[in-house]
Amino acid sequence: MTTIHEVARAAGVSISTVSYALSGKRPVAEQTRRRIEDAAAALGYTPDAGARMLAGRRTHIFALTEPLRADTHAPTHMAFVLATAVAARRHDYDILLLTEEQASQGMSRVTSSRLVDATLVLDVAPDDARVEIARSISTPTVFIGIPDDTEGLTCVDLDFEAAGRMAVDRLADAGHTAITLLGQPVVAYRTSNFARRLRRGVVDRARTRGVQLQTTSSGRVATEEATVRSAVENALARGDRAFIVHAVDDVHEVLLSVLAERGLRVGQDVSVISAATTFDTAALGVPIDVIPLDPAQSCTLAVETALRHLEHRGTPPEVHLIPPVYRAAGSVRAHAD
Amino acid sequence: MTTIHEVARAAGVSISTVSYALSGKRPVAEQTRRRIEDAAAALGYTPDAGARMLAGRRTHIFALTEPLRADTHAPTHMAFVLATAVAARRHDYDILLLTEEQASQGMSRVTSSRLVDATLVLDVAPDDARVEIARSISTPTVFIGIPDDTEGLTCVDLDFEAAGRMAVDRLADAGHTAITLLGQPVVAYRTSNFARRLRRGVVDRARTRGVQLQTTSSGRVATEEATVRSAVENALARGDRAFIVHAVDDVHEVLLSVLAERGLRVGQDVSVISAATTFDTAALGVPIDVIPLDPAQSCTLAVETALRHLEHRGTPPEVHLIPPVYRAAGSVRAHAD
DNA sequence: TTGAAAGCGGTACCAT
DNA sequence: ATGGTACCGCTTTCAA
Repeated sequence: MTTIHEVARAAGVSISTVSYALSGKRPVAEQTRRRIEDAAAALGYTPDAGARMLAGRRTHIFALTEPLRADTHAPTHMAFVLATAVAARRHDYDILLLTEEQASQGMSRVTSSRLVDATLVLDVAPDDARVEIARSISTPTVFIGIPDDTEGLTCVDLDFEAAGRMAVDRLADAGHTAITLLGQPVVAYRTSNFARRLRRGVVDRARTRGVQLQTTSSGRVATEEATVRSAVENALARGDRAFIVHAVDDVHEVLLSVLAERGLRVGQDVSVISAATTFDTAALGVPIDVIPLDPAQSCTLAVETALRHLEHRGTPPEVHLIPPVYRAAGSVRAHAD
Repeated sequence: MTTIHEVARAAGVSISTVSYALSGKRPVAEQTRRRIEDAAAALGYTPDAGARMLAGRRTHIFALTEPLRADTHAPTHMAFVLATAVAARRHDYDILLLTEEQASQGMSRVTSSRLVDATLVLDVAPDDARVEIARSISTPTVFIGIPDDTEGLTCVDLDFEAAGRMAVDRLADAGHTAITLLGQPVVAYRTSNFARRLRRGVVDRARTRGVQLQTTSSGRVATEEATVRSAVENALARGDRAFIVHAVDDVHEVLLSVLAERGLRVGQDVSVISAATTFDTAALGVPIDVIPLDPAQSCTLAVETALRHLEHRGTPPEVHLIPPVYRAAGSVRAHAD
């Protein structure tokens, strides 16, 4: 292992100069800096992580807690984990994984041993056990998702309510008077908060706009094709010609195939909006208007928020709701008078 | 933050005694030890991770590299990540996540900075880029999966070939003379090694036993219901009454529903074996004989292997293939003469 | 059975 | 612009 001392000797300078040259925290003569960089490269020098953690103020590690509940949608979850890791690396941070029981109890362990600088919380439940732990620890914690009681917490998430309202507005503007919300599995409305928030936005705005609304689930714990199919068929039988889909790709596929079977054209006979969507709707074949839920955006914001709180330790807690955007693709019919 | 000095002062002993009492690396008088433990508990002492990494020989962190390719089956992958984390924690280790480009380049970074003690490799490709990195670094690396060239590498995995042979044997023993292998998506035979190995075992043993074999895929990149359905229908048309399924749960469901439509009873009219399966087949409704691929077993073994190599740095590389086991559930018919 | 002290490899202050 | 050095908090000899 190469140490800073060997680099210093090779470059003919003191170790403090090496440290400053490499960290850039103090100006170093151009020529000296080059000598040091060359020596470091030649010797294959990499600063020792433990020594840096001990001497410095930062560990350059974030904890990422994920309970990995059975009803977690794996592909979506993976997208968030990946996005977090990528965002962290951009700021020279690594991700330490805390799963299952470790997700809560591990939070205390890794923060009090100063293994991590801050904690990012994924897969947030309404009454999440990690909320009280977050309040009890001194290092910053950022929730990617919104628990019921956000008192004293810092949270980051898409504004699902606004997304729900936005979807209703678009359909109402297009002249639709009866809308069906193809929602999440039943269990999601108990274990998650985002499902409720989107539904709340849809329900509220539907009332305001005076449109009829039918809300349905896509299954008990996961997508059930028969459930989705009959929900769609009932909607069509009622005369609904507008769908807001807040669900995984499978549900979209079932909806589109039922519509195709009936010879109903999306964007003309029927309007469809996919709300808070993480997957690539291009794979569906039919272009669909979408209000995306972008893991990269949420996770980048979460990482930057954590860093900001690390920088200024007094920063007050904040709940940051990301405004939804609408990506039109022609799946909502033009206004019918 | 409480340090070892404060604990020492509170207990009226030296810091070395505290260290030894807490680590158990040197006998400490029963009564002294109690005093120290009480003091540590009262003060809420947690050893500083950075200091431990620097002074000690161990970081107590494993790197887990996962490329997260687009064709990775998310639920299966998550099961492996979880199993690894759980196994690691049992030995007081944490998991540092390396994803995407970081999966390879990060390996060098975290090992040369001594952030981690060893590296665990998930989602191994036949010509995995991480193979050459593993050879170039000095800390132990354990592959959970088998690349094409295992020269100098330590790998752990289910013996897929043996699993394939085992499945054929069972069906041949039951008197079947024509078997269909419902395999992985096409892409898996290019990007993974386990798919090939299972197929090889099946093909070889089918030849040896003199049974006819038809191998099929379940789709291009993922499960395609139509593809599976027609594969099953063709098999039945040919007269095949024996299926080996090496695929995700969806494929099993399609198979079982086609059989049900035809009024064919599993275990009587038709035999089915699920090979190298990670999901819970109980959810399928019909009891199915299964040769499980247990993430917990593979990952536990991987962690223990890493620790062993850490303990005895000279340990020669080893490829450990886990012998498959057969769990009968009555889905293979009794011998028909 | 216990203690003293020399590191581990950096960071950052205080000098020069 | 650079160097000397006092830590950071713990592990582990070496002594007693």
